[in-house]
Amino acid sequence: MPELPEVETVCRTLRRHVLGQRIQALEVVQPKLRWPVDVPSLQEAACGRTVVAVRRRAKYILMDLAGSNPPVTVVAVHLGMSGILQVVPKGAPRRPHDHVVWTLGAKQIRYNDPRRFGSVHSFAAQNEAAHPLFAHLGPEPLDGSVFDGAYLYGQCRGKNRCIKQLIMDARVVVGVGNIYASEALWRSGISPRMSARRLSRPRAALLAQAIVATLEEAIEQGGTTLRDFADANAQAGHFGQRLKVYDRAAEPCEVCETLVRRIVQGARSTYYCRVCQKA
DNA sequence: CGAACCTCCTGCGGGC
DNA sequence: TGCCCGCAGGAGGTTC
Repeated sequence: MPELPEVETVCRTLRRHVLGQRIQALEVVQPKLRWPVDVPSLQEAACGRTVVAVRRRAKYILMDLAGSNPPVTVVAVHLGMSGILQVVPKGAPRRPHDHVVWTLGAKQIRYNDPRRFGSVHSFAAQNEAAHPLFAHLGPEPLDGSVFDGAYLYGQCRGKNRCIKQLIMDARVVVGVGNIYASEALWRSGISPRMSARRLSRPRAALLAQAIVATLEEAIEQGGTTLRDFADANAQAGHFGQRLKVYDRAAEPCEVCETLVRRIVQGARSTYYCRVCQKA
């Protein structure tokens, strides 16, 4: 499942392939995604325009497209659970679950998503901040000017909910998905079941650092082990990264050998070490 | 404010 | 071995 590091890697690969290229055509094979694709809007926002930037906000991949009226439009792609963006030669055989296809010269960008939990939106760049998808989003975890121990501690004040659910709340901080939430909590020695309001200032700082370090390491691994994530021969996966607790129920904790435990919080699996992680 | 549940969908794993 | 059932999961939404 694409989490922030995977999305960042896709972004970087996409940037390499399509920056400066002009979009000639758009084909929507399957408009029924997480939200129905607005085909006319997407058409107008993309066709005849030039890719001037590829960015990431939370887990959205954003392509800035220059043209006239409006001068810049944005295409926002969310990969959901099983989505992938591939850059392939125009003539490459179509695969099952290729839902949206952009043609740029001899290349195509193809949005492929078996489960269709992802989405494709478009809007004028000037409307981005106010767009319903983005208006409520918290800071980027890798934006050190906002997200740090003091910020996280502030967000925890008076919150009577488990710390794991708090760090997965996009209003608090974006891009911390189920996998990295478990990993960062293990790394900082904090129980996922702990109430946010009881987290001390120093431990909030530890957790913030752990979130940043876990994501940065994963991005680095994504860049080295799966550089071609968005290329024709892409393989989705966990980037070969060695996860410490996630999906390792009943396996020994690498620090203390206690068997990793799986619990369910907010209908999602949480993995942790009862000995290393304390409330 | 927060918990619980719903919705979208398909691949895959467990059970038989 | 093969088939079928049920679950997982990002994220916005609703209800209590």
